[in-house]
Amino acid sequence: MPQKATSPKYVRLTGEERRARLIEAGLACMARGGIQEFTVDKICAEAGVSRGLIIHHFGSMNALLTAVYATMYDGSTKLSRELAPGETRLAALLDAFFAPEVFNRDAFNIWLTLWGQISINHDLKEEHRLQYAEYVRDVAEAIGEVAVESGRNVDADVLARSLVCLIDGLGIQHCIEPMSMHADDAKAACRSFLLPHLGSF
Amino acid sequence: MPQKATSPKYVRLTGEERRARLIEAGLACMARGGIQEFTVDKICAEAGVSRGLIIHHFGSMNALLTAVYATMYDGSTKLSRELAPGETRLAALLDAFFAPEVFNRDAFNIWLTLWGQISINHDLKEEHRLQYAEYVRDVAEAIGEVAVESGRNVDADVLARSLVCLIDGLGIQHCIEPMSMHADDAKAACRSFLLPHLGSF
DNA sequence: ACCACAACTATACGGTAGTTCAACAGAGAA
DNA sequence: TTCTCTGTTGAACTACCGTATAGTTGTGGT
Repeated sequence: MPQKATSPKYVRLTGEERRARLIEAGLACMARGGIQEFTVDKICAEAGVSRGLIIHHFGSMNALLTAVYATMYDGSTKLSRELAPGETRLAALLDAFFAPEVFNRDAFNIWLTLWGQISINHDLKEEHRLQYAEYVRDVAEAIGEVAVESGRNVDADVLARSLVCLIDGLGIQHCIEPMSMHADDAKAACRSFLLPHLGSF
Repeated sequence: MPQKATSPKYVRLTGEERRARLIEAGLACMARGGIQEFTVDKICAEAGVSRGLIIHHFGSMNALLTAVYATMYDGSTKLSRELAPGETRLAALLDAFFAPEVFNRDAFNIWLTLWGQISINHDLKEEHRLQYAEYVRDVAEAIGEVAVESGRNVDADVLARSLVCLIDGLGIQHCIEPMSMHADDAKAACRSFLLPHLGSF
């Protein structure tokens, strides 16, 4: 006996929302198996859609990869929040970096995969240039604020670049051997790195 | 007119030497194009041998990958040399890390690729466990020596772990944007990191 | 009710992945 | 020379890659 209203063959979304879901699926696959799992088959299966959709919405796998990279930056480095009274922007930034949503195995497995692609993928390199400069500038400004406040003379840019490298390295270590590098250890290492230059903040 | 001695159809090597050459070819491919270029076709073409040899000598591509990882450790972290009079082992270690043969784009492109594989590849994870612990221990001992000499009380293990992370992060940055992070900058960052804990060394 | 368009499916295509294997080539021993 | 290993080739195999495209489904405007 036929149903009056037949059940839909698929769930229809707006292009923008479908793109977001494909990016999420791509992130999940990449976290699970690096660039080898970042394939049309795996991502579409993860998202529960047919194989044609990635090309339809992004034009190419490379475009999806670039979108994934941009999404990682959005999620990890642009989480400015309200400062508590007396809290410096630098302290808030460090808290954000080592929050569980940002500092975790999956995330750094994805970062590791993406970094490995940057130097061999022109589009990704372009996207990186756009995002990274802004990221370091934010950190440098936060360091500069503390330096001014405490009347110390530091090269905020150099310090920021080193700090960012340290954070990356700590994240990698956490990714590879989580037990040997907890978020607290990592944050402490960063503070210990900054302390001699800025004092407590 | 036929030659008396026909030219050989291929160059015959001992198994060990062929393995070494395949590893070198694998490194070259990985430096060029990450894990995507680390394929049977590309590596055998690079080494100038037929496609069957990798399986014959290593049993699987995964075994070759593991051998490549071990080779990177041999080349980068086990280059102890004679100490100059009055030179600390820590200073020599830092010099070695930032020497051109170790601190360069190709090398860190390879490291990046390998690190991205560790958490998704069981064999590689095993190899990592063996190598990394020894590496950190060496650094920690070098730090400990300086600490004792200068009569300072530091946690050499914690310091070593952080230093190693910093070096990794600096290397990645150099790999992705060489102009923004020269070897000298990177070494200076490491010294600046250690200075408050150890004094000059 | 119909149309126009966007979202989506399904499949086909050429290329390339890692592995297997039977046959061949070279070098030293007998 | 002949035998015996080991190194080496190269084609065959199955599986999967990213892309292209023809056709179907759903939705909102008129």
